[in-house]
Amino acid sequence: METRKKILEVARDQFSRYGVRTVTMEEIARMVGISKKTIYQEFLDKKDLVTEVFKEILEEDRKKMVHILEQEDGVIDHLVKMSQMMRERLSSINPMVIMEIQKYFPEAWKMFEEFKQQAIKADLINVMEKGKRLGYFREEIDTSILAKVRMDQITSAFDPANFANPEYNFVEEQLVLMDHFLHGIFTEKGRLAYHSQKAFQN
DNA sequence: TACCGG
DNA sequence: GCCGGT
Repeated sequence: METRKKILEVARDQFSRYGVRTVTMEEIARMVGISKKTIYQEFLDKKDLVTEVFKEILEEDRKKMVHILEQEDGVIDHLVKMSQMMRERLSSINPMVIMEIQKYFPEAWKMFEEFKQQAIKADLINVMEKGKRLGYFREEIDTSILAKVRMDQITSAFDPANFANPEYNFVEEQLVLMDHFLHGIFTEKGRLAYHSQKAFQN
């Protein structure tokens, strides 16, 4: 396999297990079976490596989102699946890693912010417009504003302030928020479709 | 692998 | 003293 790929693979695995700061460039080099010099031939510095690993993860999520959108013509199903995907992503990453990246690798974090803005918000606007046309969501809702509100709800789980609180259960909070958000935009048809689907899933 | 500097 | 970078 390509050296660059191996480095990214090992780095990603180590970073998500132990954090970005505790894993050294030397450890990564040793695990790949190369010298540090080879890493620095592929990556400018550690910051660059972290950014590239993060970029890979975001690209996977973006592909998943496109896949869900292509696969599902059910608007409600789509929103539920998106929420599921975000929860899975969150529970797969050590919260410490998220905090470290925000603090010590702001460039990588900026990428995530842009990803939120573009991919997630655009997807939400699309799905809400579709839901309007199909009569699941009320005609008068402002999809642009609500897409931002919903995006902020989804990404609130990434706020380091939340991790400090041991009482905080982001999975439960995400489920409650999604339910509340949907009931704010549903028509009666949408509400009934949602509840029959929920009953079907359980 | 040894080394410097933050 | 550790670790990124040379």
